[in-house]
Amino acid sequence: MRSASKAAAKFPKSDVEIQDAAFLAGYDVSRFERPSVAVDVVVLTLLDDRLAALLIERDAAPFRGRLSLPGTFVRMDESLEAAAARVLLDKAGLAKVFLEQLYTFGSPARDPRTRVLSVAYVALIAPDVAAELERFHPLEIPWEGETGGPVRVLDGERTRPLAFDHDDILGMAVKRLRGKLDYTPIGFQLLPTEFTLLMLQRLHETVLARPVNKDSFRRRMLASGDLESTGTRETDTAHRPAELYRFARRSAV
Amino acid sequence: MRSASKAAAKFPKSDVEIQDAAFLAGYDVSRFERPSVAVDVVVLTLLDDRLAALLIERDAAPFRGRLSLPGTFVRMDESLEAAAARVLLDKAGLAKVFLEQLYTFGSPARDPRTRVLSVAYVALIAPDVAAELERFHPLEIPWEGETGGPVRVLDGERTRPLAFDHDDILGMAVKRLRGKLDYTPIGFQLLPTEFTLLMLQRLHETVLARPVNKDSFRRRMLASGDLESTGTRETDTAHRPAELYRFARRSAV
DNA sequence: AAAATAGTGTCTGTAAGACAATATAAC
DNA sequence: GTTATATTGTCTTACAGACACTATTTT
Repeated sequence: MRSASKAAAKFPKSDVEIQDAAFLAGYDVSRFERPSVAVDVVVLTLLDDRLAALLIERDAAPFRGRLSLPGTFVRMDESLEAAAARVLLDKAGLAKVFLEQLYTFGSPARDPRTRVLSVAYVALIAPDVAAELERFHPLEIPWEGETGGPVRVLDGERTRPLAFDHDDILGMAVKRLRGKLDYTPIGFQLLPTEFTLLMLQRLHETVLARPVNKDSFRRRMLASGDLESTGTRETDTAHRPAELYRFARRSAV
Repeated sequence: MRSASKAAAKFPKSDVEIQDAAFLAGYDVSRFERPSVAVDVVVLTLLDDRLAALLIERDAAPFRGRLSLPGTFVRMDESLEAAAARVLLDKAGLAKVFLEQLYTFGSPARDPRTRVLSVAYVALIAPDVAAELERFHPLEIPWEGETGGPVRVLDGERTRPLAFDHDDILGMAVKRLRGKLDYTPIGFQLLPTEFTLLMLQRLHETVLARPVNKDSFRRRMLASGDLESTGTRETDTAHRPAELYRFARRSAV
């Protein structure tokens, strides 16, 4: 037998254990002060060969006039993912889109008023869907690969500061997207239903911020099993039209 | 110009916006009900060529007698990471170990008493450090690759049920570790300061739960730049002693 | 010497990068 | 026909897997 109860004696009873003991004994939990919990959603799309995010201008202090991520407080009876879906529906009219938890930001000072944790989510939107919305702002990513770090938001020629730590949250979202692009089918969420291999390549180049080899990219994608030929081709091109593909949700193996 | 303010009119004012408006105007946030926020830490190590986790037997309802992850409530003035570090220090006497945020679990029913969010962290401990502690339990992972899913905890021959959704949290931790093992130096955190190539290989095989090719593994590791030769060798082996290496923290490039 | 693992050298297959050649649309 | 991109084919290079062989320690 390896489990033990004697190890507890090794360390003096700490705050943690006292606090736990109170909780476990069924004492009133509410006497502990609790932080507010928000869900913020990074809605990403492609806009003119750039990554762009849905951002909302704040109309009250703090950070009045700055751009911020759409978010909400979590209700007591809804899951975090449900709260994120609610944000998407209420603030962008979007339903059934790719949605994934990103990271939880909990610096005590991230909100100047009171302690607010933010559970961040990433949503990915195809450009044809995003085009019907507005409030998308192109991003400028001042780092390479998966170095990570905050991201700048462009408004025409200038960059605009963001509210709270939302530039860090955006940076984390881009980092996550870059990291997953090569070995998951996540990229297809940023394309319309039917697309050409060149569109898929441009998407990868935009997200990774580096050129990719056309030949091997093509071979790799066709061999991946993620693509399904539609049998149709582009129209109205000024050159030979490319074949249109669709994302093939792989069946369970 | 692409940014817009008219899009807001597209959707009726929703709960989200009303709630936000109240918040942004500086109204008393405290009138919204808030969930409790806990931090739970998955402390992983290697034990007899198995992954093992530090687990504590609960001595009160609910789930009295079940094993659970060490955790605590987040204090109002500490960051999430600080809370996780505090758990490590108080419950295991560990400081300065690898610690990374994993995922936030927020199902409304995950705690039968009241709404408790859990921000989960993963900590990795070298086996020589873990050997001085106790309460480590070997894990049985009933899925392959990065499929994911809950994990079973062994106690001798039997499996023991866990409290709350802690089996899911453990599963997520193993999935994360497997996913990062191949392309980050995360694995070295599970080895003593000096180790042989075979130990490193066994570690990979244990975490990935599949054999790895010795020749190419060896070549890949030596070429990675992550290893630094110590010039010393094993002692007291019943065979040719292997060279000892140490993890070389790569300097910034 | 026997046993056991460490470590080296070589061959083969696969996949990526590079480049050339051909195909097909609009104009 | 010209222009521009699509698509196919081939060559080279890098690396993983497989296998054979040599090295070094304890017993």
